[in-house]
Amino acid sequence: MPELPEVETTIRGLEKRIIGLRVRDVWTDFKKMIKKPRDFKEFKKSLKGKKIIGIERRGKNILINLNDKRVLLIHQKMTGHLLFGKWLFKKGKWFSKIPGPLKDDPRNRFLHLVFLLDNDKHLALSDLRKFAKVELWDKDELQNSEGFKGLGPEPLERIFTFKKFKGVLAKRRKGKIKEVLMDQKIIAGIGNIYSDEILWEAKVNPFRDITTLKEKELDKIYKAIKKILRKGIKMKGDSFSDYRKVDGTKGNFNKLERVYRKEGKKCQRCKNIIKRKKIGGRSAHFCPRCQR
DNA sequence: TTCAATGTTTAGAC
DNA sequence: GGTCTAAACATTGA
Repeated sequence: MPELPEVETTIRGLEKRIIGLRVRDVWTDFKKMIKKPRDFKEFKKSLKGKKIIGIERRGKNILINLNDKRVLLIHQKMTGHLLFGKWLFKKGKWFSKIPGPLKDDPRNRFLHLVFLLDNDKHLALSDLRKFAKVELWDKDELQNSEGFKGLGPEPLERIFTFKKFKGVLAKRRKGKIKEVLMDQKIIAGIGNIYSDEILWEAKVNPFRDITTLKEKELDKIYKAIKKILRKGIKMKGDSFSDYRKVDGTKGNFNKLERVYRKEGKKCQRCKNIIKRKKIGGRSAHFCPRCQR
């Protein structure tokens, strides 16, 4: 699931490959994915001939800057991921002829949006469940949009200090710490996998209400946020499910996971059995002994 | 065969 | 207005 480290890995991969290129054409078999403008023809017309001048990340959003002050926003949601390569179009479907992950990994075969670039290569969105969303904004309009202004701070930026962390937590009077960490309005970019790993690292139980957390525990959580997210980026994301890097290969964070998907296994710290419990419709994985 | 589970965001209900 | 649930969708595995 593309969370902050996965999205960061994607933009870093794309930076090297698509900056300076122009969009020659756009294809989709799922117009519903394009939310702004609603009309696909208009979307395509606005993009044709535009040059890609930069790529950024804000929370879990990918922002592709164009030379006309517009920005293409892509949110990969659960199973979406951007790929860069070359495909052939036959009988309504895209095929890769080159042996490798783009051809062989089934997770890379759900192409629903393809940009043809002017070096004859493609930027493609593969998305099994078709939840991803794509929007084309004027840059200024996006910066001032409700959705964007409401996003919490970037946890890896220098301005995200311990003081700032406590400040944003105060925006929610109560709530389970795991839910609060995943709230994009509080902090941008943390999802199910990394919230589980952060709380294991900090030795805090995911069900704890934020009002009960001591200063020392908050400090541990704060430090774990930075540490775990940085480690996620270093490992180039988690690919146990659908996420892939832009060349279609897998990230390696899976190998460092301590609790996520580890139900029934032994805690690497205290040897107790890892539990899984629902928090608001999603599973929290944790060690009931050393996470208090 | 059927059906729950998967996990991010948001629309809609209360 | 906060807070909760279910839906968007397709596949996998019990």
